[in-house]
Amino acid sequence: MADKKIPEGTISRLFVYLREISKLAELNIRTISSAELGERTNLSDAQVRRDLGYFGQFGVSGSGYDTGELKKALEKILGKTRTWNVAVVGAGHLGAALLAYSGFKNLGLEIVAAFDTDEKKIGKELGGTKVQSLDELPKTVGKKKVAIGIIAVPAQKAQEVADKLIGCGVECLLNFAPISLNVPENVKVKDVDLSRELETLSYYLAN
Amino acid sequence: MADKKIPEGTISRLFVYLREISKLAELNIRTISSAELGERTNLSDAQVRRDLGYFGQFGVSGSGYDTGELKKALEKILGKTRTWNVAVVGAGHLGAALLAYSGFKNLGLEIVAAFDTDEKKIGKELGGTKVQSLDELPKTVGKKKVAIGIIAVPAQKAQEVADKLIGCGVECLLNFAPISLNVPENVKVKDVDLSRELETLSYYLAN
DNA sequence: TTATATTTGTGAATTCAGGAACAATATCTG
DNA sequence: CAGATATTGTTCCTGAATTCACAAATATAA
Repeated sequence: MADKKIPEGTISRLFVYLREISKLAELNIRTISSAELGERTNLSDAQVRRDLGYFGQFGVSGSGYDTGELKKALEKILGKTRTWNVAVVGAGHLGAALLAYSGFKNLGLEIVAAFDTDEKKIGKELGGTKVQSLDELPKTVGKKKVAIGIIAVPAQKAQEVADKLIGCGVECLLNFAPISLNVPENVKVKDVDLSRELETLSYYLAN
Repeated sequence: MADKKIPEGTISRLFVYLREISKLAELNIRTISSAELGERTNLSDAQVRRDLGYFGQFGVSGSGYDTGELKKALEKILGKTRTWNVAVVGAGHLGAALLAYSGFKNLGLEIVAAFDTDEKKIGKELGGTKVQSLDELPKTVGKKKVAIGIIAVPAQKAQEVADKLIGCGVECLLNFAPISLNVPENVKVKDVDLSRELETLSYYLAN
């Protein structure tokens, strides 16, 4: 309730709860206990209650959580009541895969722009979005009200791209480049380092 | 030394150290202190020493770490002394992007097989690997000695694919499906839930 | 209504990761 | 060689995240 600091993991898990709850609501299951929600998401009942507890009291002793109500509450908390515009920078294999991915709508996101520096890619349409020159980024990002930038460029270009996006007022970045970006305090970066995830597996094989 | 539990973050950082150390060794820089290695990797000196400390004593008081020796030691710890075979299951946009990615070799990984259920994809060659029917998975995984399975199929198929891979003796999985897989103790799963990463950003936008 | 069974929300205990600090050890300097 | 300097490995400490555990609240059964 009161603004205690909320763990990052909690936020992430709330989306998992929301997904599960949505399924249940569709099946017309009206209530669920923290224990069962935990079971279905591979988390402990205590974890479920603690996570929800950061945001208020949603349950009823003795019977659990009303799926409809909890769904609405989570959607509000998580910013799912509206759509956010996304720009993808870098139209290589990964960028192209993202542009082709049709699931963004369901996440409350819409890809409204794509950029690359490769002449061969500029002008092409990928997954319904026309790839523009990186030079056009400032104009387009402003015009299209981009809220989230996805960085899918090589490591050595990533910081430059980040600076550019931030310069245009973008405050949320998903970074696929394997470097740690330098950004001001108000900017939120999520790193996804696929190489490192893969490498890490070889450790477990070796041990 | 003794088998205390090693944080996941430590493993991940060891790869960062290894990369840096490799650069240094190439430049014929023979020794480095934890302080400088930390500086170069944006980590604290204490963190560097702590991380290495889980695996033994590699340094020399007064002078630091021998780059050649540390490189060898890390390669051994991290399973980088050999190549591991990888199978990609699911040849959709993401699977295709992975198959096209040329950086696996540098990670000590080699894609040796790809599977899908879509007739239109089976038989096609993507990034130099021929897509096979999922039915052929058991035979191929055994024959090609697959050590790592990458799951890039829709959520509702992911558990089934995981079971299949595990049934063939695969003990390391990289899971891109947005569900939590149920696996036996001996199997290591790394989850990369891109939807969740993106969704999480929308939380920060909303709050 | 009364007794029993559920289930929440949360304070207390526990576990865990990371950082500070320092004794022990090695190197360097003159 | 002796004193000054550098640097490790590790113990202790701090703060954060998770789990435990239980009083309070509600539901169910008789």
